[in-house]
Amino acid sequence: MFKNWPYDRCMTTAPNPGEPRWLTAEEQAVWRSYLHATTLLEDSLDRQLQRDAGMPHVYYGLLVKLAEAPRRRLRMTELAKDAKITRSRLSHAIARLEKNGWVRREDCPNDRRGQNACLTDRGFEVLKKAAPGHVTAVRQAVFDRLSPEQVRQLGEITRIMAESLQPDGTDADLPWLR
Amino acid sequence: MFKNWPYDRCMTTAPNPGEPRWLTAEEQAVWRSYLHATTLLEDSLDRQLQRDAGMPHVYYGLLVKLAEAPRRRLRMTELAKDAKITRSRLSHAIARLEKNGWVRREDCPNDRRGQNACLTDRGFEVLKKAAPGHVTAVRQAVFDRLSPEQVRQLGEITRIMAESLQPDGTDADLPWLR
DNA sequence: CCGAGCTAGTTCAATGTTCAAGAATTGGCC
DNA sequence: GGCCAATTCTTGAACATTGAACTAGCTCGG
Repeated sequence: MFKNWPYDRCMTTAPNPGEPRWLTAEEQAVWRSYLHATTLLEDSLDRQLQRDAGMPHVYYGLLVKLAEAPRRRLRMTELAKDAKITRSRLSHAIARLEKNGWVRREDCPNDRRGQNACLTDRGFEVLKKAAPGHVTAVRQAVFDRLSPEQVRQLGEITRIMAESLQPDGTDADLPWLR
Repeated sequence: MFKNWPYDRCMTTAPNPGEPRWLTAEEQAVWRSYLHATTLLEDSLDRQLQRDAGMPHVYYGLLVKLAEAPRRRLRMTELAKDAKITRSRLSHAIARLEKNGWVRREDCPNDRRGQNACLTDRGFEVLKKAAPGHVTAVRQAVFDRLSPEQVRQLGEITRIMAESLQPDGTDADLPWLR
């Protein structure tokens, strides 16, 4: 019989050949809680940044990466890898940010295929203006609610999860390189 | 001085008036790890489900909610609340799922404004076929890698995060009701 | 029973994302 | 050098999401 389909079923029987191991009741509850939290948080940050900075969270993340890079510029592929997005998505995103005047493309000196995305002064200003609100939002939703021990746990758990999805640091044939 | 702009800066000085409390080095590392993990996981599940079931993760989630509901149907607003998405997004999603023949709309008997989304038999079959692969993917990325203690911790942490973003169970003027 | 305000759901236009295809360049290998 | 495969980035079309405006129906106080 199904209990709480489709995550757990047939809990009392040994897994048939071809049947996956369904989630236990606790795993299921945790998974839903995880989905719940990540969805709400991402939506909330997107809305906050759209309102205060005129861009979605991912785009903000791109500006952050650029701001931290030496000379505030990065090769497209490098940036895509850092941000864990496809190069296609990055192309579109940079096009938009360029139209806003927050990023500038320039040719890569040594590789004529390459492009550098450079954060402009205006882009930096926008980022500087948006950062306090963003950090506050992150704090309020996460770090101010968790104990130091829980913060440590969250770091360890997400480290493990990320590792399983992107084995060590290898860039080898990962989807975002397509 | 900036250390690792823009998440932490001025760590050694007391917060100026108007300055937010920046993230500590550890909080920052945890936050990046969190973003990293959640991005990779969501992308991975989206790709897995797109490949195996022809729909993104969110749409799959909608089918799951419907499958679990009494008589496999839910009011649109109810479904939107459950799935934590806006009604607009849901309208589009159901339109697409309806075109696929996986969901059917029907008028609500007692409220003529209302619509029920009903999972069709075909939709149920698609779900049944996709579920094993999905559960396996979730297991491989999360539950098979974490200790029972970590699973418990993750549940508690995400519960707290979700709570802060959607205070108790109230449906009061939340963004997805717009 | 009537009107103001609320609720349910949809639609439109603008924006963002994906996937597959394509153009330009590079690098290894003979 | 010259060829083939791989790398870099872009493009365009299809699809998904957002936010605001809109229609229709409900509700409740007077």
